[in-house]
Amino acid sequence: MGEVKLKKVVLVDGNNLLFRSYYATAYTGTIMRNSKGFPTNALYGFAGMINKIVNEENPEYMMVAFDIGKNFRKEKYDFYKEGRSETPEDLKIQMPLARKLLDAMGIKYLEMCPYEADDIIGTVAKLAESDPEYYSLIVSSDKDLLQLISFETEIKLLKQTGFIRYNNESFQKEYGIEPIKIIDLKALMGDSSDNIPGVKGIGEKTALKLLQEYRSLDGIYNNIDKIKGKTKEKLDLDKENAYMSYELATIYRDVPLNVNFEEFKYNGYNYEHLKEMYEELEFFSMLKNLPVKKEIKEFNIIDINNIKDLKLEDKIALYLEVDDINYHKGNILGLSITDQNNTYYIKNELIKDVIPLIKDKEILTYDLKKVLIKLDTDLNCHFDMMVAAYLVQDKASDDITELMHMFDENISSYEEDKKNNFSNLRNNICLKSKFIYEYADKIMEEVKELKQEDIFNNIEMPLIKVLADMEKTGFKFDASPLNKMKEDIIKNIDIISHEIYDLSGEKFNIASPKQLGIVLFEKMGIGKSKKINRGYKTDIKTLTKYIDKHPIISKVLEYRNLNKLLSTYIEGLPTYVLDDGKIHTIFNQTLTRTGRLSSMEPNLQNIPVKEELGKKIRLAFIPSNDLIISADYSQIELRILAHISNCKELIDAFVNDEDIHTKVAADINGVSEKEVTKHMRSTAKAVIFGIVYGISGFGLGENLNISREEANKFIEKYYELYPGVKNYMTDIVREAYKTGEVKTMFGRIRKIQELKDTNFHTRTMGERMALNTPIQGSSADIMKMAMIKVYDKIKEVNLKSKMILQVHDEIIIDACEDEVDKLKDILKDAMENIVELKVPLKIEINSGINWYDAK
DNA sequence: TTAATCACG
DNA sequence: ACGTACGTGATTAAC
Repeated sequence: MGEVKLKKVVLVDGNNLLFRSYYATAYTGTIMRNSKGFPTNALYGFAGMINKIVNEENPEYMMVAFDIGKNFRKEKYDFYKEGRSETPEDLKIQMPLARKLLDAMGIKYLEMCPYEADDIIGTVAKLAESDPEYYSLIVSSDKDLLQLISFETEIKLLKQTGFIRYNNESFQKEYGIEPIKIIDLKALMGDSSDNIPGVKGIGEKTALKLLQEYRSLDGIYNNIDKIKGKTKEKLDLDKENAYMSYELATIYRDVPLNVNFEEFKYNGYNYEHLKEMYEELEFFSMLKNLPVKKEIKEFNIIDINNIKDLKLEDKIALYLEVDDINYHKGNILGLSITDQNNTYYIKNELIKDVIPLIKDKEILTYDLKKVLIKLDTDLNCHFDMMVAAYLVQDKASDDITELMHMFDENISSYEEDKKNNFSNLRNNICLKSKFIYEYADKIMEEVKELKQEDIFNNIEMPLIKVLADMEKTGFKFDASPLNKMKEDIIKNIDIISHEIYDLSGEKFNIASPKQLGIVLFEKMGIGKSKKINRGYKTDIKTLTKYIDKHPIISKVLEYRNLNKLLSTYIEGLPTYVLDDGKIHTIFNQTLTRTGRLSSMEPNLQNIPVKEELGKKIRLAFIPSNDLIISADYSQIELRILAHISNCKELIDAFVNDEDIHTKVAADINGVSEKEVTKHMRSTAKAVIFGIVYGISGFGLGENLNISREEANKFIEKYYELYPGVKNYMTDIVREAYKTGEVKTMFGRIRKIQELKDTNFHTRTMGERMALNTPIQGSSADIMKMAMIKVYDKIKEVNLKSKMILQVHDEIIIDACEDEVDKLKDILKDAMENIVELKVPLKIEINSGINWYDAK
């Protein structure tokens, strides 16, 4: 390669993009249009691809070339591109708008009659080659353009999905010829899409072989006597066509353009114009992702190269960037700090030295849990903007830039930054800490206005360090019990699949709901199933209905069961074990709409427990101390329902420590508790759960496999017996309609937009949310408070045992043998006495040498 | 990228 | 007449 050129010019084949986009969707028969009926499919794909190119390539210079009017090849050879169907009218009328889009995007385009886009690109690339400052990247799916590859010109060849990037070297490696010989190749093999004849009977394979031997078309004909047999005959016969094809396939590289590369300079889009275009075309998703373009605010960043230069005020905003969303695996990229006067950029080599300087400061940040874990220290922080935003906006992204966009700050998202290898790290993280400093008060005011201050200060903020500690501690994991299961399961899956193939008489992908549906419900004719989007419904409930109809059904269910265990747990979980032999989940504190936590990478809140085989997965979760202790609330949601509905009958039952399901079963059936059968109890349980979720007669019927009428009778009976519950339901829904929101016992708010929807179905869904949220949410609040208390107490009495997991109504402790008694006391006291209700709270404690045994 | 399925409370 | 139980996350197939 010659000297290093610094300025990249991206050259895009505009026609190619438009045609591709058009035909990519047009084949279905219906073309995407805006509400005025104007076709937009080609433009949608075109805009998407241009945006993608800009994001991926970050071009300094960019130009899009189009075909226009007559073209000289056609003038000379009438048959050129003959047989191509006429450009559809629906595509033609989108073409001018592609130019307008580019204008709004701030991207230059060129077109010149009688040349094609290829010729313009070839000419510009040639000019770039002769200028020491520039090199080109051509973007197209048209292989013709490969002839333009050189030491200074690369091609991004678009494929159906993704692309291949060729430079001079990689091209030669793949094709075995120089790029320019693409012309000779076409001269021989022709091109049906452009109606270039080539030599009849010679295809790509023969052509490449000939070229590798004789180097060029001339080389072949100069040595024509050395070639034997049919190939020679064909070459002789079509010599004239070959040379004519050579001419047609050659991109013309001397189009009389007046090019000044500075005209191609890309300076970003015109927000107003582009917004208008997207609105007109109704490209709402693009509109949503269009950051407001404002001038980049000039602000002073002080680079800290020597820690002694860092002099901070007492109150500081701090932002830490990590190179992976999963911060347990990721590495720190950098830290920025903003105080009253300045913003400082601290490279990660210096971060260790910064910690003592900020220990006593009042800290504001975004995602404190991540900061605590990565800096591995405690900090004096009473404001995590992520958590605050969660309380006032229903949800908070783990990407601060989403919040910044709401306040019209112009900054690229974390995802984009990551794609660009954080090339703008210094500027972006400084913008982030500055944003935190400047907007903290504003967000906090909202927290106060919505009366979320108590939840914020007393629950969410103190919980952060608890969760950080739990995540950091992790759950010790030993895969060996799973490896033993694994062989058996794989063997069983194999046996069962063959049984299924035998029973159905064909081999198919059992894991494909589409194929399975066709086999069961069409070919084998086992009953009916509801048609959904892509085929038949084949979930457990549907299949179980036909379990007696054909032995294949139970085999399929068994296959599903084993496959799930295998892929999600047995094979999935070990991939999350880090070097310390532990699994470190991430608790999302700012995601759920009810106030619950969620757990991911991996999700440790859905490890199997209900069935014996699945439960065995828990054998792999072991203590790093001596024992696993599990403490779970008994019926916490029902107790909360009894409390907030003030239902006397339920309250009494809990006060008297009755088995609530048995009690309800007895009441509904009008028998004594002694007479309650297993079946009665499980029906009652389903009714009770259904009530909490706002079920209908239909739903309960489906669930219990009884008629809607019978189900309705159960529900009515329940309401009759527990009028307080019925009243609660009516009241909370009425209140929710009035205020547009519901609250937990502790004041956590959930807005329910669904209640304002015009769609009946959406509104009833809103009603069920209104019903359920105070119950699920209050339970979540109680659990969070209990966790804080347990954590503080363990700290206070200096135990080595660690809280490591929360599963909604359950706390898991990695315990030391000699601390077990103390722990049980702590758990019982903290969890049962954390709040005074009209009913007692009750927990059950179990322990064992692994999670399986702690149940 | 979305839908279907299934694991948990 | 709607369309049918709340809250999550991971995996796989299909688009």
